[in-house]
Amino acid sequence: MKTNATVSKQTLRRLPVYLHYLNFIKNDAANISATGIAEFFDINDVQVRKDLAVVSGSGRPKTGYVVAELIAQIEEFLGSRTETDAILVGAGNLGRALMSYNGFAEYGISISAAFDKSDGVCGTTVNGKPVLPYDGIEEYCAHNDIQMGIITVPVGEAQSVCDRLTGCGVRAVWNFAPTILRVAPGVLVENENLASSLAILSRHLREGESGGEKN
Amino acid sequence: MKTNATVSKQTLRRLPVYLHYLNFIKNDAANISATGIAEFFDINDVQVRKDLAVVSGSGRPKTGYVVAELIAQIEEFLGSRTETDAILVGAGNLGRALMSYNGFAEYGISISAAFDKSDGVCGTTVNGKPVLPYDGIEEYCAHNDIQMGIITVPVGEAQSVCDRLTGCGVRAVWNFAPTILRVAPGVLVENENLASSLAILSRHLREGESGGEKN
DNA sequence: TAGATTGTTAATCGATTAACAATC
DNA sequence: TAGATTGTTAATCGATTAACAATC
Repeated sequence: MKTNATVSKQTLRRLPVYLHYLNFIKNDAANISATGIAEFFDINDVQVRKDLAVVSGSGRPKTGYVVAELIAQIEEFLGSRTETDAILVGAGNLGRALMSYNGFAEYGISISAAFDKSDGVCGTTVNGKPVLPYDGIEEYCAHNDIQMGIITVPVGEAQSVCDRLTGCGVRAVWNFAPTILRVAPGVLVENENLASSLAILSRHLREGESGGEKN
Repeated sequence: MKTNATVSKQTLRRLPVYLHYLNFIKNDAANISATGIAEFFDINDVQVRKDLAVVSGSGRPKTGYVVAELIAQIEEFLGSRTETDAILVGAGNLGRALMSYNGFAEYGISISAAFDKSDGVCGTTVNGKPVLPYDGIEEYCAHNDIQMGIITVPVGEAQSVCDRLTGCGVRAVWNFAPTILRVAPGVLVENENLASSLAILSRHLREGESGGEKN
Protein backbone atom coordinates (compact mmCIF):
# COMPACT_ATOMS: atom_id res chain seq x y z
CA MET A 1 0.00 0.00 0.00
CA LYS A 2 1.31 3.43 -0.95
CA THR A 3 0.70 5.32 2.26
CA ASN A 4 2.14 8.68 1.38
CA ALA A 5 1.26 9.07 -2.28
CA THR A 6 -1.41 11.66 -3.00
CA VAL A 7 -4.58 9.88 -4.01
CA SER A 8 -6.78 11.57 -6.57
CA LYS A 9 -10.29 12.52 -5.59
CA GLN A 10 -11.58 10.55 -8.51
CA THR A 11 -9.94 7.40 -7.22
CA LEU A 12 -11.35 8.08 -3.78
CA ARG A 13 -14.79 8.37 -5.31
CA ARG A 14 -14.52 5.03 -7.07
CA LEU A 15 -13.17 3.00 -4.18
CA PRO A 16 -16.45 2.90 -2.23
CA VAL A 17 -18.19 1.81 -5.41
CA TYR A 18 -15.75 -1.08 -5.88
CA LEU A 19 -16.15 -1.93 -2.20
CA HIS A 20 -19.87 -2.24 -2.60
CA TYR A 21 -19.45 -4.55 -5.57
CA LEU A 22 -16.87 -6.68 -3.80
CA ASN A 23 -19.19 -7.16 -0.85
CA PHE A 24 -21.88 -8.14 -3.31
CA ILE A 25 -19.80 -10.89 -4.93
CA LYS A 26 -17.75 -12.06 -1.95
CA ASN A 27 -19.89 -15.14 -1.32
CA ASP A 28 -19.73 -16.26 -4.91
CA ALA A 29 -16.13 -15.56 -5.87
CA ALA A 30 -12.84 -15.91 -4.04
CA ASN A 31 -10.89 -13.99 -6.66
CA ILE A 32 -11.62 -11.10 -8.96
CA SER A 33 -9.57 -9.46 -11.71
CA ALA A 34 -9.36 -5.74 -12.35
CA THR A 35 -10.55 -6.63 -15.83
CA GLY A 36 -13.64 -8.22 -14.35
CA ILE A 37 -14.46 -5.22 -12.20
CA ALA A 38 -13.90 -2.91 -15.15
CA GLU A 39 -16.22 -4.94 -17.33
CA PHE A 40 -18.95 -4.93 -14.72
CA PHE A 41 -18.89 -1.15 -14.44
CA ASP A 42 -18.06 -0.59 -18.08
CA ILE A 43 -14.96 1.44 -17.31
CA ASN A 44 -11.29 1.16 -18.23
CA ASP A 45 -9.41 -1.75 -16.70
CA VAL A 46 -6.15 0.14 -16.25
CA GLN A 47 -8.05 2.69 -14.23
CA VAL A 48 -9.34 0.00 -11.91
CA ARG A 49 -5.85 -1.43 -11.54
CA LYS A 50 -4.40 1.97 -10.70
CA ASP A 51 -7.16 2.62 -8.20
CA LEU A 52 -6.58 -0.72 -6.54
CA ALA A 53 -2.82 -0.20 -6.51
CA VAL A 54 -3.42 2.66 -4.09
CA VAL A 55 -4.87 0.37 -1.45
CA SER A 56 -3.49 -3.00 -2.33
CA GLY A 57 -0.73 -3.81 -4.78
CA SER A 58 -1.35 -7.45 -4.05
CA GLY A 59 -2.84 -8.54 -7.34
CA ARG A 60 -1.35 -11.56 -9.02
CA PRO A 61 -1.12 -12.15 -12.75
CA LYS A 62 -3.62 -14.68 -14.04
CA THR A 63 -5.62 -14.94 -10.79
CA GLY A 64 -6.23 -11.27 -9.99
CA TYR A 65 -7.04 -10.19 -6.45
CA VAL A 66 -8.36 -12.08 -3.44
CA VAL A 67 -11.81 -10.62 -2.83
CA ALA A 68 -11.71 -10.85 0.97
CA GLU A 69 -8.26 -9.24 1.12
CA LEU A 70 -9.30 -6.46 -1.18
CA ILE A 71 -12.39 -5.70 0.89
CA ALA A 72 -10.31 -5.50 4.03
CA GLN A 73 -7.72 -3.29 2.35
CA ILE A 74 -10.25 -0.83 0.92
CA GLU A 75 -12.11 -0.65 4.24
CA GLU A 76 -8.87 -0.05 6.04
CA PHE A 77 -7.85 2.63 3.57
CA LEU A 78 -11.20 4.44 3.60
CA GLY A 79 -11.40 4.32 7.35
CA SER A 80 -14.65 2.37 7.33
CA ARG A 81 -13.34 0.47 10.31
CA THR A 82 -12.81 3.40 12.60
CA GLU A 83 -15.96 5.05 13.84
CA THR A 84 -16.17 8.80 13.20
CA ASP A 85 -18.79 10.93 14.91
CA ALA A 86 -20.26 13.78 12.93
CA ILE A 87 -22.74 16.49 13.82
CA LEU A 88 -25.35 17.92 11.52
CA VAL A 89 -26.51 21.52 11.49
CA GLY A 90 -29.95 22.29 10.09
CA ALA A 91 -32.60 19.72 10.95
CA GLY A 92 -34.98 20.50 8.10
CA ASN A 93 -36.32 17.91 5.68
CA LEU A 94 -32.98 17.06 4.19
CA GLY A 95 -31.17 17.12 7.53
CA ARG A 96 -33.68 14.78 9.12
CA ALA A 97 -33.48 12.46 6.13
CA LEU A 98 -29.73 12.18 6.55
CA MET A 99 -30.21 11.52 10.27
CA SER A 100 -32.71 8.78 9.46
CA TYR A 101 -30.42 7.08 7.01
CA ASN A 102 -28.39 4.31 8.60
CA GLY A 103 -26.29 3.50 5.58
CA PHE A 104 -23.45 5.80 6.61
CA ALA A 105 -22.45 3.30 9.29
CA GLU A 106 -21.10 1.13 6.48
CA TYR A 107 -18.49 3.80 5.90
CA GLY A 108 -17.70 4.36 9.56
CA ILE A 109 -19.64 7.59 9.97
CA SER A 110 -22.25 8.18 12.64
CA ILE A 111 -24.30 11.35 13.07
CA SER A 112 -24.38 11.67 16.83
CA ALA A 113 -26.39 14.88 17.16
CA ALA A 114 -28.02 17.67 15.18
CA PHE A 115 -28.34 21.37 15.87
CA ASP A 116 -31.07 23.73 14.76
CA LYS A 117 -31.89 27.38 15.22
CA SER A 118 -35.62 26.91 15.51
CA ASP A 119 -37.20 26.08 18.86
CA GLY A 120 -39.75 23.96 17.06
CA VAL A 121 -37.45 21.01 16.40
CA CYS A 122 -35.01 21.44 19.28
CA GLY A 123 -35.55 18.92 22.00
CA THR A 124 -36.92 16.32 19.61
CA THR A 125 -35.02 13.25 18.48
CA VAL A 126 -34.69 11.83 14.98
CA ASN A 127 -33.72 8.19 14.63
CA GLY A 128 -32.67 8.27 18.26
CA LYS A 129 -30.38 11.26 17.83
CA PRO A 130 -31.05 14.53 19.65
CA VAL A 131 -31.75 17.84 17.94
CA LEU A 132 -30.18 20.55 20.09
CA PRO A 133 -30.10 24.37 19.99
CA TYR A 134 -27.25 26.27 18.29
CA ASP A 135 -25.96 27.40 21.68
CA GLY A 136 -24.60 24.01 22.47
CA ILE A 137 -22.44 23.50 19.38
CA GLU A 138 -19.13 24.60 20.87
CA GLU A 139 -19.46 22.59 24.04
CA TYR A 140 -20.68 19.49 22.22
CA CYS A 141 -17.79 19.56 19.73
CA ALA A 142 -15.21 20.03 22.46
CA HIS A 143 -16.59 17.26 24.67
CA ASN A 144 -16.97 14.77 21.84
CA ASP A 145 -13.94 15.66 19.73
CA ILE A 146 -16.09 16.22 16.64
CA GLN A 147 -14.09 16.51 13.43
CA MET A 148 -16.80 16.24 10.82
CA GLY A 149 -19.74 18.58 10.26
CA ILE A 150 -22.69 18.26 7.92
CA ILE A 151 -24.30 21.49 6.76
CA THR A 152 -27.95 21.35 5.72
CA VAL A 153 -28.96 24.93 6.47
CA PRO A 154 -30.15 27.47 3.86
CA VAL A 155 -27.51 29.18 1.71
CA GLY A 156 -27.59 32.39 3.70
CA GLU A 157 -26.46 30.71 6.88
CA ALA A 158 -24.06 28.19 5.42
CA GLN A 159 -20.88 30.24 5.61
CA SER A 160 -21.43 31.38 9.19
CA VAL A 161 -22.29 27.85 10.31
CA CYS A 162 -19.19 26.61 8.53
CA ASP A 163 -17.01 29.21 10.27
CA ARG A 164 -18.49 28.22 13.58
CA LEU A 165 -17.84 24.52 13.01
CA THR A 166 -14.27 24.96 11.84
CA GLY A 167 -13.75 27.23 14.84
CA CYS A 168 -14.67 24.23 16.97
CA GLY A 169 -12.04 22.05 15.36
CA VAL A 170 -14.07 20.51 12.53
CA ARG A 171 -11.73 19.62 9.66
CA ALA A 172 -14.11 17.93 7.24
CA VAL A 173 -17.31 19.62 6.09
CA TRP A 174 -20.05 18.00 4.07
CA ASN A 175 -21.93 20.88 2.52
CA PHE A 176 -25.44 20.47 1.11
CA ALA A 177 -26.08 24.21 0.69
CA PRO A 178 -25.71 25.33 -2.94
CA THR A 179 -22.85 27.71 -2.31
CA ILE A 180 -19.08 27.64 -2.20
CA LEU A 181 -17.70 27.78 1.33
CA ARG A 182 -14.44 29.47 2.13
CA VAL A 183 -12.35 27.66 4.71
CA ALA A 184 -8.84 27.78 6.11
CA PRO A 185 -6.16 25.47 4.68
CA GLY A 186 -6.39 22.02 6.18
CA VAL A 187 -10.18 21.97 6.18
CA LEU A 188 -11.79 19.92 3.43
CA VAL A 189 -15.20 20.83 2.06
CA GLU A 190 -17.11 18.31 0.03
CA ASN A 191 -20.06 19.83 -1.80
CA GLU A 192 -23.15 17.77 -2.36
CA ASN A 193 -24.64 20.30 -4.68
CA LEU A 194 -28.05 19.04 -5.67
CA ALA A 195 -28.68 22.12 -7.80
CA SER A 196 -25.59 21.42 -9.90
CA SER A 197 -26.61 17.85 -10.55
CA LEU A 198 -30.06 19.00 -11.55
CA ALA A 199 -28.57 21.58 -13.87
CA ILE A 200 -26.58 18.92 -15.68
CA LEU A 201 -29.60 16.67 -16.09
CA SER A 202 -31.91 19.48 -17.08
CA ARG A 203 -29.46 20.73 -19.66
CA HIS A 204 -29.14 17.25 -21.10
CA LEU A 205 -32.88 17.05 -21.65
CA ARG A 206 -32.96 20.39 -23.37
CA GLU A 207 -30.09 19.78 -25.74
CA GLY A 208 -31.62 16.37 -26.41
CA GLU A 209 -32.43 16.67 -30.09
CA SER A 210 -28.89 17.69 -31.06
CA GLY A 211 -28.19 14.30 -29.39
CA GLY A 212 -25.58 11.64 -29.87
CA GLU A 213 -23.77 12.43 -26.65
CA LYS A 214 -22.44 9.38 -24.90
CA ASN A 215 -23.45 8.20 -21.47
CA MET B 1 -24.38 32.60 -26.76
CA LYS B 2 -22.56 29.58 -28.10
CA THR B 3 -25.45 27.24 -28.67
CA ASN B 4 -23.72 24.30 -30.23
CA ALA B 5 -20.39 24.22 -28.36
CA THR B 6 -19.99 21.34 -25.93
CA VAL B 7 -20.18 22.67 -22.42
CA SER B 8 -18.04 20.96 -19.82
CA LYS B 9 -19.73 19.33 -16.87
CA GLN B 10 -17.61 21.42 -14.57
CA THR B 11 -18.93 24.62 -16.10
CA LEU B 12 -22.46 23.28 -15.81
CA ARG B 13 -21.85 22.61 -12.14
CA ARG B 14 -20.65 26.13 -11.47
CA LEU B 15 -23.39 28.00 -13.33
CA PRO B 16 -26.12 27.31 -10.74
CA VAL B 17 -23.72 28.50 -8.05
CA TYR B 18 -23.12 31.77 -9.87
CA LEU B 19 -26.85 32.08 -10.43
CA HIS B 20 -27.50 31.83 -6.73
CA TYR B 21 -24.94 34.51 -6.00
CA LEU B 22 -26.31 36.82 -8.69
CA ASN B 23 -29.80 36.53 -7.26
CA PHE B 24 -28.33 37.35 -3.87
CA ILE B 25 -26.69 40.58 -5.05
CA LYS B 26 -29.18 41.70 -7.69
CA ASN B 27 -30.84 44.28 -5.46
CA ASP B 28 -27.56 45.85 -4.44
CA ALA B 29 -25.60 45.87 -7.70
CA ALA B 30 -26.55 46.53 -11.30
CA ASN B 31 -23.22 45.32 -12.66
CA ILE B 32 -20.76 42.63 -11.69
CA SER B 33 -17.34 41.72 -13.05
CA ALA B 34 -16.05 38.21 -13.53
CA THR B 35 -13.21 39.30 -11.31
CA GLY B 36 -15.69 40.17 -8.57
CA ILE B 37 -17.45 36.81 -8.79
CA ALA B 38 -14.10 35.02 -8.79
CA GLU B 39 -12.98 36.90 -5.69
CA PHE B 40 -16.17 36.10 -3.85
CA PHE B 41 -15.81 32.39 -4.48
CA ASP B 42 -12.02 32.42 -4.30
CA ILE B 43 -11.62 30.85 -7.71
CA ASN B 44 -9.83 31.85 -10.91
CA ASP B 45 -11.29 34.84 -12.78
CA VAL B 46 -10.55 33.48 -16.23
CA GLN B 47 -12.54 30.40 -15.33
CA VAL B 48 -15.54 32.54 -14.40
CA ARG B 49 -15.20 34.47 -17.64
CA LYS B 50 -15.05 31.28 -19.69
CA ASP B 51 -18.05 29.87 -17.86
CA LEU B 52 -20.04 33.04 -18.47
CA ALA B 53 -18.99 33.15 -22.11
CA VAL B 54 -20.98 29.94 -22.58
CA VAL B 55 -24.25 31.63 -21.67
CA SER B 56 -23.60 35.26 -22.30
CA GLY B 57 -20.68 36.80 -24.14
CA SER B 58 -22.13 40.17 -23.29
CA GLY B 59 -19.55 41.39 -20.80
CA ARG B 60 -18.08 44.82 -21.35
CA PRO B 61 -14.56 45.91 -20.44
CA LYS B 62 -14.42 48.12 -17.37
CA THR B 63 -18.08 47.62 -16.38
CA GLY B 64 -18.39 43.85 -16.49
CA TYR B 65 -21.79 42.20 -16.85
CA VAL B 66 -25.31 43.46 -16.22
CA VAL B 67 -26.55 41.37 -13.29
CA ALA B 68 -30.18 41.15 -14.43
CA GLU B 69 -29.16 40.13 -17.95
CA LEU B 70 -26.77 37.52 -16.67
CA ILE B 71 -29.43 36.01 -14.40
CA ALA B 72 -31.85 35.78 -17.30
CA GLN B 73 -29.21 34.25 -19.55
CA ILE B 74 -28.11 31.61 -17.05
CA GLU B 75 -31.71 30.70 -16.25
CA GLU B 76 -32.48 30.44 -19.92
CA PHE B 77 -29.43 28.28 -20.52
CA LEU B 78 -30.03 25.95 -17.58
CA GLY B 79 -33.67 25.57 -18.43
CA SER B 80 -34.83 26.92 -15.09
CA ARG B 81 -37.63 28.61 -16.94
CA THR B 82 -39.18 25.54 -18.47
CA GLU B 83 -40.92 23.22 -16.04
CA THR B 84 -39.74 19.60 -16.11
CA ASP B 85 -41.70 16.86 -14.36
CA ALA B 86 -39.71 14.08 -12.77
CA ILE B 87 -40.75 10.90 -11.01
CA LEU B 88 -38.99 9.37 -8.06
CA VAL B 89 -38.66 5.66 -7.40
CA GLY B 90 -38.07 4.50 -3.82
CA ALA B 91 -40.03 6.46 -1.20
CA GLY B 92 -37.78 5.67 1.75
CA ASN B 93 -36.30 8.29 4.04
CA LEU B 94 -34.14 9.87 1.38
CA GLY B 95 -36.82 9.68 -1.28
CA ARG B 96 -39.39 11.34 0.95
CA ALA B 97 -36.90 14.02 1.90
CA LEU B 98 -36.39 14.87 -1.76
CA MET B 99 -40.14 14.97 -2.26
CA SER B 100 -40.49 17.32 0.69
CA TYR B 101 -37.84 19.69 -0.59
CA ASN B 102 -39.31 22.53 -2.61
CA GLY B 103 -35.99 24.05 -3.65
CA PHE B 104 -35.87 22.15 -6.94
CA ALA B 105 -38.57 24.42 -8.34
CA GLU B 106 -35.93 27.13 -8.53
CA TYR B 107 -34.24 25.04 -11.21
CA GLY B 108 -37.41 24.16 -13.06
CA ILE B 109 -37.78 20.61 -11.75
CA SER B 110 -40.88 19.26 -10.08
CA ILE B 111 -41.31 15.76 -8.66
CA SER B 112 -44.85 14.95 -9.68
CA ALA B 113 -45.14 11.44 -8.25
CA ALA B 114 -43.20 8.70 -6.51
CA PHE B 115 -43.32 4.92 -6.86
CA ASP B 116 -42.55 2.31 -4.25
CA LYS B 117 -42.58 -1.47 -4.08
CA SER B 118 -43.91 -1.68 -0.56
CA ASP B 119 -47.64 -1.57 0.12
CA GLY B 120 -46.94 0.31 3.32
CA VAL B 121 -46.25 3.66 1.69
CA CYS B 122 -48.28 3.28 -1.50
CA GLY B 123 -51.43 5.32 -1.43
CA THR B 124 -49.94 7.94 0.89
CA THR B 125 -48.90 11.39 -0.21
CA VAL B 126 -45.73 13.30 0.63
CA ASN B 127 -45.76 17.06 0.26
CA GLY B 128 -48.93 16.70 -1.76
CA LYS B 129 -47.41 14.21 -4.21
CA PRO B 130 -48.76 10.68 -4.49
CA VAL B 131 -46.76 7.53 -3.77
CA LEU B 132 -47.93 4.87 -6.20
CA PRO B 133 -47.19 1.16 -6.73
CA TYR B 134 -44.51 0.01 -9.21
CA ASP B 135 -47.19 -1.33 -11.53
CA GLY B 136 -48.17 2.11 -12.63
CA ILE B 137 -44.75 3.38 -13.75
CA GLU B 138 -45.13 2.66 -17.45
CA GLU B 139 -48.58 4.17 -17.78
CA TYR B 140 -47.69 7.22 -15.72
CA CYS B 141 -44.57 7.97 -17.77
CA ALA B 142 -46.41 7.58 -21.04
CA HIS B 143 -49.33 9.79 -20.00
CA ASN B 144 -47.16 12.52 -18.54
CA ASP B 145 -44.23 12.41 -20.94
CA ILE B 146 -41.75 11.92 -18.08
CA GLN B 147 -38.12 12.39 -19.13
CA MET B 148 -36.39 12.54 -15.76
CA GLY B 149 -36.23 9.83 -13.11
CA ILE B 150 -34.82 9.95 -9.60
CA ILE B 151 -33.59 6.67 -8.15
CA THR B 152 -33.57 6.33 -4.36
CA VAL B 153 -33.92 2.56 -4.08
CA PRO B 154 -31.33 0.22 -2.54
CA VAL B 155 -28.32 -0.73 -4.66
CA GLY B 156 -29.68 -4.14 -5.54
CA GLU B 157 -32.70 -2.72 -7.31
CA ALA B 158 -31.12 0.35 -8.86
CA GLN B 159 -30.12 -1.16 -12.20
CA SER B 160 -33.47 -2.81 -12.83
CA VAL B 161 -35.36 0.34 -11.87
CA CYS B 162 -33.08 2.30 -14.17
CA ASP B 163 -33.72 -0.09 -17.05
CA ARG B 164 -37.43 0.20 -16.47
CA LEU B 165 -37.34 3.99 -16.45
CA THR B 166 -35.22 4.30 -19.57
CA GLY B 167 -37.56 1.79 -21.20
CA CYS B 168 -40.34 4.31 -20.54
CA GLY B 169 -38.47 7.08 -22.32
CA VAL B 170 -36.59 8.60 -19.40
CA ARG B 171 -33.40 10.23 -20.70
CA ALA B 172 -32.01 11.79 -17.52
CA VAL B 173 -31.45 9.75 -14.37
CA TRP B 174 -30.52 11.12 -10.99
CA ASN B 175 -29.05 8.19 -9.13
CA PHE B 176 -28.69 8.19 -5.35
CA ALA B 177 -27.81 4.49 -5.11
CA PRO B 178 -24.08 3.91 -4.56
CA THR B 179 -23.54 2.00 -7.76
CA ILE B 180 -22.68 2.68 -11.37
CA LEU B 181 -25.64 2.32 -13.70
CA ARG B 182 -25.28 1.13 -17.26
CA VAL B 183 -27.49 2.91 -19.74
CA ALA B 184 -27.90 3.20 -23.48
CA PRO B 185 -26.24 6.10 -25.33
CA GLY B 186 -28.30 9.24 -25.10
CA VAL B 187 -29.29 8.65 -21.48
CA LEU B 188 -27.43 10.74 -18.91
CA VAL B 189 -26.86 9.43 -15.40
CA GLU B 190 -25.85 11.85 -12.68
CA ASN B 191 -24.62 10.10 -9.58
CA GLU B 192 -25.25 11.65 -6.21
CA ASN B 193 -23.00 9.23 -4.46
CA LEU B 194 -23.16 10.02 -0.78
CA ALA B 195 -20.78 7.18 0.03
CA SER B 196 -18.10 8.63 -2.23
CA SER B 197 -18.35 12.04 -0.62
CA LEU B 198 -18.09 10.47 2.78
CA ALA B 199 -15.06 8.49 1.71
CA ILE B 200 -13.27 11.65 0.65
CA LEU B 201 -14.05 13.40 3.93
CA SER B 202 -13.25 10.39 6.05
CA ARG B 203 -9.94 9.90 4.30
CA HIS B 204 -9.05 13.54 4.84
CA LEU B 205 -9.55 13.18 8.57
CA ARG B 206 -7.38 10.09 8.71
CA GLU B 207 -4.48 11.47 6.74
CA GLY B 208 -4.79 14.66 8.81
CA GLU B 209 -1.43 14.75 10.51
CA SER B 210 0.55 14.49 7.28
CA GLY B 211 -1.47 17.65 6.55
CA GLY B 212 -0.81 20.75 4.56
CA GLU B 213 -3.29 19.93 1.84
CA LYS B 214 -5.12 22.93 0.52
CA ASN B 215 -8.84 23.48 0.64
C1' DT C 1 4.58 -23.56 -22.57
C1' DA C 2 0.85 -20.21 -23.66
C1' DG C 3 -2.18 -17.01 -22.20
C1' DA C 4 -4.39 -14.16 -18.88
C1' DT C 5 -3.45 -10.65 -16.01
C1' DT C 6 -0.65 -7.38 -13.47
C1' DG C 7 1.80 -2.97 -12.98
C1' DT C 8 4.43 0.75 -15.15
C1' DT C 9 5.88 4.05 -18.55
C1' DA C 10 4.38 6.97 -22.32
C1' DA C 11 0.63 9.24 -24.97
C1' DT C 12 -3.65 11.43 -24.99
C1' DC C 13 -7.31 14.03 -23.48
C1' DG C 14 -9.74 17.61 -20.98
C1' DA C 15 -9.84 21.28 -17.79
C1' DT C 16 -7.49 25.05 -15.46
C1' DT C 17 -4.45 28.83 -15.42
C1' DA C 18 -1.25 32.24 -17.39
C1' DA C 19 -0.16 35.66 -20.78
C1' DC C 20 -1.66 39.26 -23.59
C1' DA C 21 -3.97 41.98 -27.03
C1' DA C 22 -8.48 44.44 -27.56
C1' DT C 23 -11.71 47.82 -25.72
C1' DC C 24 -14.63 50.63 -23.10
C1' DT D 1 -5.56 59.21 -21.61
C1' DA D 2 -4.97 55.44 -18.18
C1' DG D 3 -6.64 51.63 -16.13
C1' DA D 4 -9.92 48.06 -15.34
C1' DT D 5 -11.82 44.42 -17.50
C1' DT D 6 -12.98 41.39 -21.30
C1' DG D 7 -12.08 37.45 -24.35
C1' DT D 8 -8.71 34.52 -26.69
C1' DT D 9 -4.57 31.93 -27.52
C1' DA D 10 -0.91 29.26 -25.44
C1' DA D 11 1.01 26.76 -21.39
C1' DT D 12 0.28 23.93 -17.59
C1' DC D 13 -1.68 20.60 -14.86
C1' DG D 14 -4.11 16.39 -13.71
C1' DA D 15 -6.55 12.38 -14.97
C1' DT D 16 -7.52 8.76 -18.34
C1' DT D 17 -6.13 5.57 -21.71
C1' DA D 18 -2.85 3.02 -24.64
C1' DA D 19 1.22 0.28 -25.13
C1' DC D 20 4.12 -3.13 -23.33
C1' DA D 21 7.24 -5.74 -20.52
C1' DA D 22 6.98 -8.83 -16.39
C1' DT D 23 4.97 -12.88 -14.24
C1' DC D 24 2.21 -16.45 -12.52
